[in-house]
Amino acid sequence: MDNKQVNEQSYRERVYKIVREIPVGRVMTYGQIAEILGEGYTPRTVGYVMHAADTEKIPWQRVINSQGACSTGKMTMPVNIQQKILEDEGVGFNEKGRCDLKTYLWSPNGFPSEEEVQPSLFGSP
DNA sequence: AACTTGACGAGGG
DNA sequence: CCCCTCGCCAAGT
Repeated sequence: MDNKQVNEQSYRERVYKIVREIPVGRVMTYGQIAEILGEGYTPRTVGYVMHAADTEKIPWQRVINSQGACSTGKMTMPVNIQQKILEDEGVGFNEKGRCDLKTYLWSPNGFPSEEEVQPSLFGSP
């Protein structure tokens, strides 16, 4: 096997690997994924990899920006279908199109955040 | 090989 | 709270 080929594919694969691990009803941010992968990864590049992702095989909709909002609807996707799918998975959004990251943000096993994610109630005005 | 673009993020006004 | 600017790095042209 060509190590070169593997190494090049790995750039995207490492991102996809994490995205596939996000459970239903939870989300991750581009910056968080970039942070976990570290070297050579930035929120920008993670986003780049995501837009190239196979929407049939990867739960791309569970990756949103740090504001808790969907950044899609600019190119390929008609509008923010992403939000609709997430709402269907149980993620609540407010009128401004933002969800509560405190509640829905997910961290993969082995990557504990400083603050534990509390299942707090959503919907406080 | 160089320039431009882009599912972003943090900071400042 | 909203808007603008800069930085960041892979891929496409």
